[in-house]
Amino acid sequence: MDINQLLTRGVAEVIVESELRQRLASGESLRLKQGFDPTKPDMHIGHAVGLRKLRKFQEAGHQVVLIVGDWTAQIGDPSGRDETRPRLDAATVRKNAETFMEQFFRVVDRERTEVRWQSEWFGSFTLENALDLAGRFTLAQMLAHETFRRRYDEGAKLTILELMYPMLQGYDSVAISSDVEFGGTDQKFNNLAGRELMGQLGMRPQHVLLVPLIPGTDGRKMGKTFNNTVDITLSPFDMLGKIMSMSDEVLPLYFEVLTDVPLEELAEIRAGLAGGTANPRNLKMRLARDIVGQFHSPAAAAAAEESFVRQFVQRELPEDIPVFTIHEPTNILQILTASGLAPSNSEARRLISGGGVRAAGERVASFDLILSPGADVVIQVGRRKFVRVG
RNA sequence: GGGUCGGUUCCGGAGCGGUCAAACGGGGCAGACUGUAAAUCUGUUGGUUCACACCUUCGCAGGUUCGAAUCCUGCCCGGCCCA
Repeated sequence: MDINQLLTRGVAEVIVESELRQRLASGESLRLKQGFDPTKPDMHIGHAVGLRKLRKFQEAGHQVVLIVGDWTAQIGDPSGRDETRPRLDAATVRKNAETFMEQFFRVVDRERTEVRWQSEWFGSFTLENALDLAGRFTLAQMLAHETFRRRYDEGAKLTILELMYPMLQGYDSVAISSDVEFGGTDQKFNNLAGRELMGQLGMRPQHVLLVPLIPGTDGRKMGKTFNNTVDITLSPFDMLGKIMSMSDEVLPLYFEVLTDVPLEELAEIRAGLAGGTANPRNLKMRLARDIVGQFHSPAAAAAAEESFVRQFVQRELPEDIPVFTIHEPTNILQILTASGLAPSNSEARRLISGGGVRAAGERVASFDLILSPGADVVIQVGRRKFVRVG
């Protein structure tokens, strides 16, 4: 792959670009640092943007060094956070790390990855080491971090521990002799701390490659609170559906950073959408197929599309409806809660009152509906939750 | 250590002795419209209940009161000012 595309497509910023460009051109094999904190192990396609970039670099002959932040996880990355995170215990950290890596290697080549745990170096860190590290950064430097600055100015809680976070992450770069650190744009400060530290210790400062944080499927900031992520562990069908339900406005960007569609074609897509000559729905399906194909397989993507069309376009019942067996005549409310279609009887009532429940295709109007064993009736909640009662 | 302000339901944020399961906004869920898009509109958003009602919830623990998210005491946590 050409260096230009490596450094520009789906890339927000490179520090220092001219230097990194030169090193890449030299044919040297670089050590690419990617760290993660085993706090929230669930990855979504926003993370995939960076992982895909790592993959491309691997294909160009470079080595990924994945750092498991088992120490920084206990602090919690303050970047973009308004409050201190709770600290985690070791067992949770380990479990999260495993979950994370399983997902990480769905995109990144395991063969060209070296996995390192922070405890390798921080496990034997002494107070003397810690003090030395702390002495290399000033408060003013820390307050240059927007997150710290804002919290400080607003009078929110901000512990010294949190100030340690960028220092520890920076030290990781020293420990593994990083050449390029990868991260989202929100990681800039932390990554620069690595540069700073390496420079102070007489090492060649690492370069930094920042990938953009993409908006969620609804165009707002991607995050769990908005329920607008597409988790990479989703089944082909759910993943396809999630992508199909996204806002048109994010389509071009998603194509750019999550697919290998050639740049010329990308330009056509943009033009088509802007000019109204392209059907967004069809493009979205193409995008969905592409992405599902990456995380699962093209065959799985095709099958998912088929199911999708059947269920949502032709409005037929899905093929695989879970069966809920009852042994005696049972009230609809009990069925809804016991089968998991509703979290409580109260919620089940609300759903029925709001017209959100169907039995055998008919809207359920009463709380008193009783179904008998062997009735073989499909109960539907909303558009996508089904259960076959028998 | 002293002074002072504050800790409310998923989030933000009202409430300041009963009419509070708690305004309003956001988010979620469901419905209409659709391309499972956006925008818009409607309903709903602790639990048990047909319902009256009851139970749990407003940092924690006690107390005052017929009655407390609201008052008092102690404690925990945070901000600010002083040291």
